[in-house]
Amino acid sequence: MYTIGKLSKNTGVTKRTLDYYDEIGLLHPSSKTEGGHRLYSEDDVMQLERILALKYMGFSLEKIKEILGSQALNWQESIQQQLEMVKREQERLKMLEQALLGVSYSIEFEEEVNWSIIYRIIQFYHQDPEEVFQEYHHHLGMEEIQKLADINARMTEEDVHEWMKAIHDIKKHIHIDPSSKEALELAKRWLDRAEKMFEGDEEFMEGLWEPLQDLQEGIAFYPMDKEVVGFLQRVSEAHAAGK
Amino acid sequence: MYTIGKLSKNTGVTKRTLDYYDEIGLLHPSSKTEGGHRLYSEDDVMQLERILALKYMGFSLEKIKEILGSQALNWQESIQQQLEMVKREQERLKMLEQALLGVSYSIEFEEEVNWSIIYRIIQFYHQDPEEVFQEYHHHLGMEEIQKLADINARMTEEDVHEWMKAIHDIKKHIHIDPSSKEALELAKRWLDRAEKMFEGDEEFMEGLWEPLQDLQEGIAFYPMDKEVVGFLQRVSEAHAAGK
DNA sequence: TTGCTCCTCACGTCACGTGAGGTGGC
DNA sequence: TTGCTCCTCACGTCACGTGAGGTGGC
Repeated sequence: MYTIGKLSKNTGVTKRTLDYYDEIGLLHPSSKTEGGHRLYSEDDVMQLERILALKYMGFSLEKIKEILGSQALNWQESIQQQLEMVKREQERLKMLEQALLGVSYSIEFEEEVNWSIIYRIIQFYHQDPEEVFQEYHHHLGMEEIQKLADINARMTEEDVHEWMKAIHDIKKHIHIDPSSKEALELAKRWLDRAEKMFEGDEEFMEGLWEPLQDLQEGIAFYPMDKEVVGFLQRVSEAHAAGK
Repeated sequence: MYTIGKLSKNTGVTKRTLDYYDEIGLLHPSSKTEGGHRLYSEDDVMQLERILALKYMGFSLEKIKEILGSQALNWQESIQQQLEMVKREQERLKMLEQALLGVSYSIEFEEEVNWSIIYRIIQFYHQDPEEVFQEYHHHLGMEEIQKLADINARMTEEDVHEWMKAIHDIKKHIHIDPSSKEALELAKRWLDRAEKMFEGDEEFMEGLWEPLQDLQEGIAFYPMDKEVVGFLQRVSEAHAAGK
């Protein structure tokens, strides 16, 4: 038999928490002293451990009461629901991380907070994760979209950084002569990035180039918009013609 | 100028929320009618958008007030902190997901909830993510531990499932004759799994075999414990001797 | 004048934290 | 008897949701 203080020390749960669990009927101590002090049995300790386990798994106290109350009833279902939730939350966090990285780099490059970027990133990511790539659906099949999503998910922090730097630099020099050496340099840096990202899968890259030109509003991290696409196009043409 | 109702409709934020933001001083409307009705200007709308952006990024209203109040002061720092949080939360969720999968499969194989598995999984994962692999530190270098962590992170749902099934089946037949055909079958299934997981990197696998034998309490998902290791050992010896 | 919108209380939510003031137990 | 532990209120937290009862604005 444990008093509330001993149980608290053993398990690391605060006394107020045990008090609260008693109050809401989640864990009543199996006996009390004459003076009204709570006494917890070994079984109570086990029950507490189960509660803590379920809590760690993200269930609410209400749900825990339900699960532990109904003997092994709908365990699988509860777990599957919980798994779904965890997965959705992971996707959300992944997007949030990239949004935050985007903001961080925009501050780094421009030395001030670029709100319009933030809005666009958030608008972009506020949709369902799956919808995000559906914009390409006119041009790409399911498999390609999946591939694109996979590549996107595998981008590291450095990758995003490099991308944004390349695009930012293009925007900064958007009006320079497309046939100049500097313009070629900028376009090459962009192309290097793209090739690294797609691991040299040229066919896939070319398949993406066309939908990119149709895009009205820019995509993903840093505003890869019509301006940038237009610049790359001009450089490519100037270079091809000048040869 | 927008009334609270119009602003609410335009932005999707409830009236009560705008009321609350006014109350806590996060967003005061820039003017009011004589009767006391709130009137929001275009600037107010922009401020609201900023607030929503930061909220989406996971900042508390208190923090948002601070960030928007102090002109561009510690933006980078706030974002970096938030990024750290997001990353830690992602790691936690990844572990939680694997714990839930473990529980799900344990129910599937044994048709009842195996609490001892749950405790062990949770204990195991309740440590710092980095600590989790430190147990191997007596036998492995930093690089190998990193590699192990990477492999672990890349395991799909099916992989975990197959692993657990293989180990579960061994446990079910733990006492059969190690020299029997059935025992060899079971051990082979385990080995197949391991080879797939390590992509045939035999050297690395052998390096792991030794620390595995020293383990007191079993690792990761499903209890890969001394019993199972012992079984595999006996089968391997019986097979080598019987040749 | 009639609806609709807006106002300000004010209580409820969730899982406790943090006391206060009083008593049990060795 | 003296400390320490335990008890039960009871308010606070965070970001609103959900009314209630009353008034402004076209």
